[in-house]
Amino acid sequence: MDVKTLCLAVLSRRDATGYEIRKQFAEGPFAHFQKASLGAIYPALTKAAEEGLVTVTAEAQDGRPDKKIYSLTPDGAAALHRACQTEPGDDQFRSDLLFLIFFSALQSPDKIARLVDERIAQYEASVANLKSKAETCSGEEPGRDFVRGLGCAIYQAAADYMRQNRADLLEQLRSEARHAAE
Amino acid sequence: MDVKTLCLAVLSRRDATGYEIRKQFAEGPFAHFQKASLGAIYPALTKAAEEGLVTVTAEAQDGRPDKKIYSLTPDGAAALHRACQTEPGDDQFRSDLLFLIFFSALQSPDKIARLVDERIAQYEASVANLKSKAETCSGEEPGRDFVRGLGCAIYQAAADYMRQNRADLLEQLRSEARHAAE
DNA sequence: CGATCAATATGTCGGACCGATATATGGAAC
DNA sequence: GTTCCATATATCGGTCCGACATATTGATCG
Repeated sequence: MDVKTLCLAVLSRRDATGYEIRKQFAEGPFAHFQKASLGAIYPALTKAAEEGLVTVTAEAQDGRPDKKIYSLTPDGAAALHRACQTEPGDDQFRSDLLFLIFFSALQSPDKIARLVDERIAQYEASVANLKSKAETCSGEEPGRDFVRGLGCAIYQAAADYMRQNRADLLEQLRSEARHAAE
Repeated sequence: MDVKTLCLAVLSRRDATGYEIRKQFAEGPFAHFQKASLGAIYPALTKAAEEGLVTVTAEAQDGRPDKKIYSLTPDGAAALHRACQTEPGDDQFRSDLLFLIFFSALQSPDKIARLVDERIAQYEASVANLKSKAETCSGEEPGRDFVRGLGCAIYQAAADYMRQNRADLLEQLRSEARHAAE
């Protein structure tokens, strides 16, 4: 999904500024399965406005730059609808941590231990975050619960696996290090 | 992790051509947590050769272009080691399918059903694939089992969740569609 | 038996995107 | 009182993907 379509999708739920759109990808409901940076969002919104997919309303602010509030037009809604007809690509999982663990011979076991512990904490925080959101806003739009639940299940599985196999991994790394030292 | 570092890492395990490196990211042991395209790998290898991080050996072939076999130099090994000292970034999960489900009001429930079924099959195939590899090549290098196991756990959790919540999601979508039709 | 397709193997190129940076200010923290 | 964070816009260098170009062999298929 390109950033322009992502922006149209966010605007289909409510009007927003570029800054607010980015926040929805950084912390909001999309954070767990899509991302977009400001450096991509602002040009995408400008282009979408040129194409008549969105309208802009400038709101004066003292000191700060004007707030530009974007709204979806009927043309924009149609473009979003069209983009959603294409077949979705594969899900992508990327992890620099797993890369480091794969090449853990190049690391000190203590560093790996710290990194794994930190990642477990991160994943468990994400689970807690999603669960709290599930309580406050369950059942509004169809699909939202499913999406949130899947994120939760994946994070929980990752945290559980790391917790259960942490000791084994470290034991292997330390015995390998002893082996190399001899 | 940039593509140059990724290439050095692959070459630290064994000599390879650019084409073979890509295959390791498409099907090989790295496929589940890192990717790199040919359009990035070839320039990265050329640049790495210029910097003395790898050496090239051209092997003549009839008809086809020469096979260029790359090998890691001591300088390249040092560069890889240095790159591995940086703190890893967050794990990234991206899913166009979840995006479509989030905006499933724009879709026919039947299409969502098909897409979910296909994705379950894909995840279960990945689990089977990883499990078969775990049997044939377990315990060679420390960390490899851990990485494979985590991939397996995540894919299994995603497949299980989708299987268990598929009916609920579809029920919600169909009742919403009926509601809109009235 | 020709046709089309996948795999092998290199490489270029346009366009998309990220991350850093610039600019400007109010409020909170310490 | 200074440092840091949040708000809010925008640009830009560099990186990377996906598509294309090129060339050949072997397989599948009607």
